[in-house]
Amino acid sequence: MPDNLTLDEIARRAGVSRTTASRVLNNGPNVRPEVRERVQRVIAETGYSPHPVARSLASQQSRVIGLVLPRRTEVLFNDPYFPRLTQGVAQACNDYDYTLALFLLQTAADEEKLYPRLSRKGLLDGVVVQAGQIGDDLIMRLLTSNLPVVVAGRPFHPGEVSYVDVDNVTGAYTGVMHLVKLGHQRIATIAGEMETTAALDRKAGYCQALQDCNLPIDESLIVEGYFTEIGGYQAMQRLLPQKPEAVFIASDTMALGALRAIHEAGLRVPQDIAIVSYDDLPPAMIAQPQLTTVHQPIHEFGIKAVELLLEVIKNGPIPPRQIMMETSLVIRQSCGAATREVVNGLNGF
Amino acid sequence: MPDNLTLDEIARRAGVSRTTASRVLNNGPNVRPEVRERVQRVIAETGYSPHPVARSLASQQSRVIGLVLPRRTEVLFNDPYFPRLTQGVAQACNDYDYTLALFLLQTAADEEKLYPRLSRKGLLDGVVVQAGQIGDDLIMRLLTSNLPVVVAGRPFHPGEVSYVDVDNVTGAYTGVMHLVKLGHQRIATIAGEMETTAALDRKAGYCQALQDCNLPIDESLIVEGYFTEIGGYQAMQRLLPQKPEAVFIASDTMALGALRAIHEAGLRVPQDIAIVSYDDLPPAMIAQPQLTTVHQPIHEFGIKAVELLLEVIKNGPIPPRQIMMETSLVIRQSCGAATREVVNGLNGF
DNA sequence: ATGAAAGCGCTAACAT
DNA sequence: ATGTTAGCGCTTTCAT
Repeated sequence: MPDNLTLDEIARRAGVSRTTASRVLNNGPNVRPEVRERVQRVIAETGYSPHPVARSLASQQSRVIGLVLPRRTEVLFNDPYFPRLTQGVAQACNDYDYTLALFLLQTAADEEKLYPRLSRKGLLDGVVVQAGQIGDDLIMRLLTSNLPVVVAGRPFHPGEVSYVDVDNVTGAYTGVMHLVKLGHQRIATIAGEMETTAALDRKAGYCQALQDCNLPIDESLIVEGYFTEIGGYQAMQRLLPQKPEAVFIASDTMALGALRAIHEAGLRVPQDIAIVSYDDLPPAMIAQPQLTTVHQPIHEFGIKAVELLLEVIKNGPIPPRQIMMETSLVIRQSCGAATREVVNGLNGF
Repeated sequence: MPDNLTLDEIARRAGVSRTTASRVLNNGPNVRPEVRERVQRVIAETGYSPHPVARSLASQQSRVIGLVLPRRTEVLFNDPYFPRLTQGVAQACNDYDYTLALFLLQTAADEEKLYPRLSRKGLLDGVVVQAGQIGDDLIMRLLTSNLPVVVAGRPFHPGEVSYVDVDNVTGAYTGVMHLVKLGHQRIATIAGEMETTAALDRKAGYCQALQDCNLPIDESLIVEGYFTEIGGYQAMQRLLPQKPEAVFIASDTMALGALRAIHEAGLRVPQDIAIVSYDDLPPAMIAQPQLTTVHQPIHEFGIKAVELLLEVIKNGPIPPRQIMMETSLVIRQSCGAATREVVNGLNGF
């Protein structure tokens, strides 16, 4: 498929005008079947494929969308969450014939440098932005740039923006309720970074569950930490002196660290401390014992984000839409429940 | 920065021709300093930024490069290797003012669908392709498309292609020699998938080390497996009956699984079995005990791949260049060496 | 040093 | 149903 082939050349070889060739190329109407077929044959024979940039310039749309992962994720790229999200987004891009441009904003300098490229209409038809930390104004800036934007996760300033989120409150609520039902009273939580809405919402779900069960909310049982293995390890070390019976941990990766701290202290899971975590990513299966965890549909989440973005691109940003995705509890060993549910979907890793 | 601003408009406001405005924009020569400054002021005041697509069409280069991760990586996205590589590539793209397009070829169908977009000159100035499996002809196809290509990892059919690789043979050799020096004789290996050059090379390094030490190569001590936790787990289960004193494992993630199998068998690391693995990614620090492992400079590897690609874009594919990157042994607990080296660089995770 | 003019390869409004 | 004609917004000869 030689690159020097142009639509003009195709038209010439098929004995039609470039317009007609273009119509055939784009499955447009008003072409006699026999002519259409003739042009299609030439296209097939030559292996012609239209120049995407020329097409973009003329049609004013690039069929490229961006995925923006704010700099907080430099740390978090060690969390399988982001690869999984990226996979979902990439798959949706394939399915809808878009190309995915990836922007990792690892430093403030990166952000400044990349911002014009992000906001400038032309290269990108729209962007999916991972919800950032509380201080981040990236999303707000992007919104004023009149480029179609969808946020993955609940943004801090919801304003007039469309976003997809997982119902973190209910997810956490369900996880904690599970621990209550197993008879635990002194339930602690290792929350994530309070600069993220995900951590805030999961903490809220934890508190709500305790309240609904008439259990006291004990601030000394609530520990924050980074969403990393080390973060979970350190948080659990701080928590151990409080002698919790059970802990709800805001991510699988943190749970890995927490387990390490518990084992080092000579305690066992679930006999001495029961654990429920969040994500249901590969670490949940690798952990010893395997983790009872709140499953998030991260892959589908990425797909939905793209689908919502395509809608915004098509129909404009008004009215903003919010899509909420559901979680489900996956019961394994770390909670100590007798039930041992068979779990599918994590075989390949 | 309104998008409807064009270079014509900038030129008009600055009282010059579009050509001159373009010269200023691109830091071209032959502009009077005072004129240059005037145009620059208008650009700054208006927040003008050139339309990237129009620019691409006229200049015949998009300043977009692709990163292609073949479908094998669907499984491997659970290995921190790929996020790390992606990060390196993304950073280099930022540094050199390129935009990164990510192509995840998760199925054969994806590959077919995306291939035209990959090979067609126009959208992409070039691609970095992760070396695939032995059957993959993707790289060969891409090479015939006359799009600049660089392979990350040694490809199976080296042919006339430029690639960056880590010296896997020497890396593995060093790791195994370390075990020999610690006094071990009966050293096994958990190799990766023999469909990849990385696994082949590491196995070769293992064999070479044994030979150089006059140790026998015992086929029953060589076990293959997928580059995953489960793969390592299963491989170690098969290996345990052979009673190895030490094991060289081809990736940290596999080592995690191997540790699990060893612990389940009631054995201890390093007392009963010493381990050296490969990668030096976060799992090496999370593991209990922490892993002695062969460090690969994956991030730099991604950067080098981009730099090499930019060279190919600039100077053409001839002559093909091969860049080899060095590894280093990081000594921690799993090998049982008394030495306990302080390790930096993995703090953030 | 500056500008006029010719593309880059395509889409799309407007004839016919 | 088909073709003619303008663009899309920029870079780049080629004059001047």
